[in-house]
Amino acid sequence: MPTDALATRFAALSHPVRIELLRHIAAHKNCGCKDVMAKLDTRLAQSTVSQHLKVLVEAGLITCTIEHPHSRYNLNEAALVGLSASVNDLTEACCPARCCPQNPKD
Amino acid sequence: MPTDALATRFAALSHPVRIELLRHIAAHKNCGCKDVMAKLDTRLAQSTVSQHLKVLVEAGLITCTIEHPHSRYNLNEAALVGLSASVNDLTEACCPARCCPQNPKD
DNA sequence: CCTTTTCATCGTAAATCGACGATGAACGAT
DNA sequence: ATCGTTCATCGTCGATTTACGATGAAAAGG
Repeated sequence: MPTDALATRFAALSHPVRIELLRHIAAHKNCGCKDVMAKLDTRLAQSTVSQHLKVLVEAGLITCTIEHPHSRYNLNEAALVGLSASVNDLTEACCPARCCPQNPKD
Repeated sequence: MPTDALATRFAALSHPVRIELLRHIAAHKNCGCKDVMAKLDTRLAQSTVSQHLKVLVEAGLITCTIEHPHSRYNLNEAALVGLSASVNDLTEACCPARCCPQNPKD
């Protein structure tokens, strides 16, 4: 995954409200904007929630299918699994010890 | 992990430069600000790199130990493993199907 | 003491984000 | 045709982020 796309996904997760939205969507399939708005502990305007959902959709973390008069949001599980793996990869990336400046050259 | 702390960690990862920094720190233990600055593809001022490193430290993703005249940065592997797990948890959180509005009530 | 190296902090300017209310689109129901 | 519901989009404003150069601290070496 290219670095910029990765950054976009993390940016989508970088707001507490969006994390809550994601959790709710994970737990409740096919929920709509109004459903999810009602469950938030911090009360926000509908337009604000819609914006947050849009950020999550554009980052590819959730999907939206319109089903009038509702928008049905669902988790993109593959994206989240991939993201989790990308984070995990960072912990296994160390090169052989001698290439690290244990004894700096300066 | 509380939602706000989680958001802070994701925010630290939400910038491409910081992802690159993290990757380099993961691959090269004990590197300093100047080391890591030289490896970036986008050339940035030293003060800017120092700021980015500070964000990563404050999010708990890396550690900094001063060893004059260097600052030695290292990965906080536990934090990254935990973060990876937090992302993964989202994909396993679905409630029983009947609680989801497959057939919306209104 | 003076210099050098490495790095952090400060102030600032441009850009982006987060929240809101207002508005309007889409479509089912009356 | 007119509502009523759900939702997205727009414009705006304050707050935050990102980048920079300038400055200064800390210690080692001359």
